[in-house]
Amino acid sequence: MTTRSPGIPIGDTTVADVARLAGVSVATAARALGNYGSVSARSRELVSAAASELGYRPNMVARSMITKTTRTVGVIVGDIENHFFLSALRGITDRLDAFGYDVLLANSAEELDREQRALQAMVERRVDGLIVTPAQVSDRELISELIHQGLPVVLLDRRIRGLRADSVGIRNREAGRIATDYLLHRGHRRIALITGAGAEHREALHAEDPRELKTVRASTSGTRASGYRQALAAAGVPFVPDYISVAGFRREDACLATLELLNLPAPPTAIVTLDSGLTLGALQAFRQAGIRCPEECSLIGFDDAEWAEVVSPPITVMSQPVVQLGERAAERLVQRLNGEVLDVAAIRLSATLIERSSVAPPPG
Amino acid sequence: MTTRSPGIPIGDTTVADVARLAGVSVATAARALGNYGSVSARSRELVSAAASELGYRPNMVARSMITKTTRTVGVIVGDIENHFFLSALRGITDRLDAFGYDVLLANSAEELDREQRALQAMVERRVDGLIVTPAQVSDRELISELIHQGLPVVLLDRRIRGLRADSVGIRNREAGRIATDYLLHRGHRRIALITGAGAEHREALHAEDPRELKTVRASTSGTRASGYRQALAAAGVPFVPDYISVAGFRREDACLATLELLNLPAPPTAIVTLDSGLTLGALQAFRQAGIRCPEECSLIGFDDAEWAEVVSPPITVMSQPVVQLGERAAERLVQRLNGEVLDVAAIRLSATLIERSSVAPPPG
DNA sequence: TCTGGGTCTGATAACGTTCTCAACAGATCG
DNA sequence: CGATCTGTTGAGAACGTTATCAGACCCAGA
Repeated sequence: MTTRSPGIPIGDTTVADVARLAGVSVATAARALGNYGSVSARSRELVSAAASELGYRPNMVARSMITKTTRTVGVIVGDIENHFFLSALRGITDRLDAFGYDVLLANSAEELDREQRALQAMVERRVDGLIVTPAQVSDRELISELIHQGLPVVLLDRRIRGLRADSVGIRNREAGRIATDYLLHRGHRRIALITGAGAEHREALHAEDPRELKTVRASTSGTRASGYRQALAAAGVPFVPDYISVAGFRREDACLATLELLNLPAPPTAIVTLDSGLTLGALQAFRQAGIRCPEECSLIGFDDAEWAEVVSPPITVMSQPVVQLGERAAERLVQRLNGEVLDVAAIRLSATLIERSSVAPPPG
Repeated sequence: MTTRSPGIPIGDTTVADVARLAGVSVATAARALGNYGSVSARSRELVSAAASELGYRPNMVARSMITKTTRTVGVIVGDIENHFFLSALRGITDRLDAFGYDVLLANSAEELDREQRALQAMVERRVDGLIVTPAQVSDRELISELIHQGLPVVLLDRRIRGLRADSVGIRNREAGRIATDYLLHRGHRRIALITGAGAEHREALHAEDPRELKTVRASTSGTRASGYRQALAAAGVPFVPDYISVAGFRREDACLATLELLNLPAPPTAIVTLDSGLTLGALQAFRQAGIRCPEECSLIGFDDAEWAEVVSPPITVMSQPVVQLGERAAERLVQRLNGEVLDVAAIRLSATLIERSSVAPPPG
């Protein structure tokens, strides 16, 4: 109809401007726009006409100021380039979006000080809640304090020892056990495990006493290793520390680790890799060493990566329901955001074994 | 020393509280905390002592209210599960973090209405700037209006026809040409191209007149296809519409498309796939059809995925500097955020060919 | 002593919303 | 007819920060 009033800067029209044009009070305009309180049909019409005329856009900052809620959730991931977090993020954003929340994203890059900075920033921005994948060495103090202050926090994938917070992840021990059992049932006795844990955990992972595994923090690796040992024990197969390879996180690390394993006097006839990057490393090592998989050495990976069924051989994997993990984390957080009083829970989903062609009976 | 004063709710102490405890005015406390204006050493000490005693945390919402700046950048990605965006996101967050900006993330899932909703949300949250990967069908109107209002916007990977905004991406035409030339030089004449564009672009991509390609919106595919045709033309090889396969985005689509290509009366001796998911599909098709690569059919992919050198054969790819792309986008945005006046620019990085083993001379 | 120019300070006004409260009209009820 | 209720309205406070401005103080130079 008319062009926009030149006096008012587009994109920064306020409720007051709208009210003035509509010929009602600020309070009424706000009620009509914000859809609360009670407003007559006539006022509502007047206001919405004025609003669209002026191109009014509500200012969430001001709204947050008074409602003390930002409808924003902070998400801190450990390693943004890890496909696991990516899929989880997909689940998280989809669910949160559905509930009207936006996501403030930070990448801790597994570094303590970046995690701390991110945490601080989120608090200063007054996020309504937090989904955190704690870094390997995480700041229990700070997170714990936030929870204590009543900030809803959900831990994803990893947990922090001694921290009473909701957590969402898979049944790692079960998963470790299933993978190992699968290999045992096919006759394997010399089964190696390649983990992504840092070197500082080597001792605990190699210890004779499985209880040592509990000391491995952020312990998806430790817990999976514990399942592996349970399976071994149940089958009466002795534990060989040399078969647990603490590789580091990168593919190259796993490649080297695999080559070392293959050079052992009694090399393993099967290998379990604890994440998809490591699986790729093992595959690379097989190629380099000229080892045929599965004929000479079987392989089970974790995470059903997009390439898993396309490589040769197609890889048998423990598939984690990663998107669902993210969704569940988001849902749990929203429940708390809605003020539901809930006990602290550890939500656990099962990983499932997907049979492909990287496992065969041991040679000979 | 002392425990925290019980009267003041932890985590919501304000400048006023700090000022009271420090025995100075709100203004002085704010100056000391916010590090602006001039404050005596003594006041500064008093204030910071009081602040840490009370566990004061600045409230960015209130600060934004008055400074009219949120130090937040909105990032809208087209498909959060695409590895391309993931790596880009890594570059973006790292750079923005270094400049003190946080990232508000939204996933448009290539859907127009989700993109619009995300855009609206970002505006309402008063982000300082925007990095957008426009969806296939994007809302030029809205973005254009925002830019017009002075909101800094940088387009990533894709562009929007007719929109005057900074954009960052690779030299797609050059990349398409290089990949095709590489195959031509090895003697291939029947070279197929598998794109991820939607079916609605089939006509333009198949048209005899290469200028039709311009109509393919959000046109990384179109531009790469145009480079492909340039190379063909320069080598005097006739263009065969059947060799351009408009697959769809998923791996299965590419797999089917590849099988169709292989069933052509004169099947291609080499295939170029325009993203990594499609490459995986082609590989899958080779396996299903029992075609040996590269002996019977060569393959060049786009994007140096983590698995590219591990599959067999290791894939020759056009590698995009994806993290850098994200970094450049972030840097460009920060320049504008700092108020630098700049012409609209199209920042283009080169993709580089990584030779591996998926290309051989054509059979026979 | 007076003046000028710094440094430092505190009261108070923004910022754009939502919330609180009192007031008013009209309808309903006794 | 008065009392009570319901729906609607507007004035003004509130949120927690930064910006503005005027004043207090101190010291050097005239």
